[in-house]
Amino acid sequence: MPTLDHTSALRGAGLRVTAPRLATMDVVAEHPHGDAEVIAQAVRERLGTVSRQAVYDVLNALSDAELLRRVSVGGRSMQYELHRHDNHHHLVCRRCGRLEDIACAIGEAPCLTPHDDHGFEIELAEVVYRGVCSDCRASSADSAEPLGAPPALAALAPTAPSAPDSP
Amino acid sequence: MPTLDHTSALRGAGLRVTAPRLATMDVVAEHPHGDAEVIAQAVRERLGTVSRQAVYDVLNALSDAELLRRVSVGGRSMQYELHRHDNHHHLVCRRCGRLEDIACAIGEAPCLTPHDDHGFEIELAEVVYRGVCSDCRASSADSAEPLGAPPALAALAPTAPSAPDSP
DNA sequence: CCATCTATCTGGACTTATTCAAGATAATCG
DNA sequence: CGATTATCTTGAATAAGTCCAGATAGATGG
Repeated sequence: MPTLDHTSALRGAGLRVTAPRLATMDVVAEHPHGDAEVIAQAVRERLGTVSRQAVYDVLNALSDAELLRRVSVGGRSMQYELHRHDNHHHLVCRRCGRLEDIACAIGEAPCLTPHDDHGFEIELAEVVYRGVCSDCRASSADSAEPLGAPPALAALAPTAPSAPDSP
Repeated sequence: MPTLDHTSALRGAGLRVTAPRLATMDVVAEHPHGDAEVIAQAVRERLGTVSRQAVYDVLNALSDAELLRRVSVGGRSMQYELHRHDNHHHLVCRRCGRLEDIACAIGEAPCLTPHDDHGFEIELAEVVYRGVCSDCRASSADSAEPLGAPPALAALAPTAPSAPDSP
């Protein structure tokens, strides 16, 4: 029951401890990478009625306090995960939109030294790996659209190098 | 006058050559990384009245034909650039939202071999470098919000490691 | 050059994601 | 306990993008 952890985390961040906030942190801890809508649904299942505005407000407050981290991999909506201050990267399935955490590839900051930084002071590099997850590959042998895939993510994939459908 | 190039590019892609399309390609060529709204404005400056739907339709058609590439770096809207099939990456200023192209850092695919691919078949890695551009650094010495910065982009920056203001 | 066919545009309503505004509620401090 | 003030509620607004039905205009064939 990690609710007590969340209580102290909120207190430590100087935020008030309220039921919607605790429920939100629980939900994000249990279902990482949900968007505001999904989180709102899950929070309502625990607390009854929670307004959309309250959910957004909580998500923004917790993100500002760096208790949550906003993730945006190209879809219309943002997704949330517990902030672990480890600057990990993300793996996105272009079929089902599944999003997984992934450790940085080479050492600590593989991509922090581009050829030409254009005068920018670079602070961090975010890497998004795009591909097809094992589930989708397994079920893609015959069917083209097996899951309720967010169409936006498919539209984002710039160039698919290999043929997605087998002969 | 690159309009003729665009004409042949459209013809080569099997698309009809229309004024909105030519204007859109001109606009994107001259102002890379504009969003649909900006592009629509610029197109209207050239052609008079062009509907929102026409702009989206053109952008989608040209993106599908791989004459344009959609870029999404975390803001609400998508941005467009000419498709050069080079899989370059992007540099985003968290102050003003400026977006610049950047060549891949190390060799060809520095980040394509993560520690654990979670069973994914990884097709490509997109890298977004976040930082502060030279203009914003120059003007940030005293003022905190110097430019009309898109607030969404600032909200995206997960963790600012070093102090943004100089000593 | 004209007819025709179909890809493209127009205008308006609609969806989704997120935010704004004003007032009610309740968490924390003294 | 009472005051303060952050936080929630309701309801409407904004922004980005899409859908639909119908009008228009490229690209051929004759």
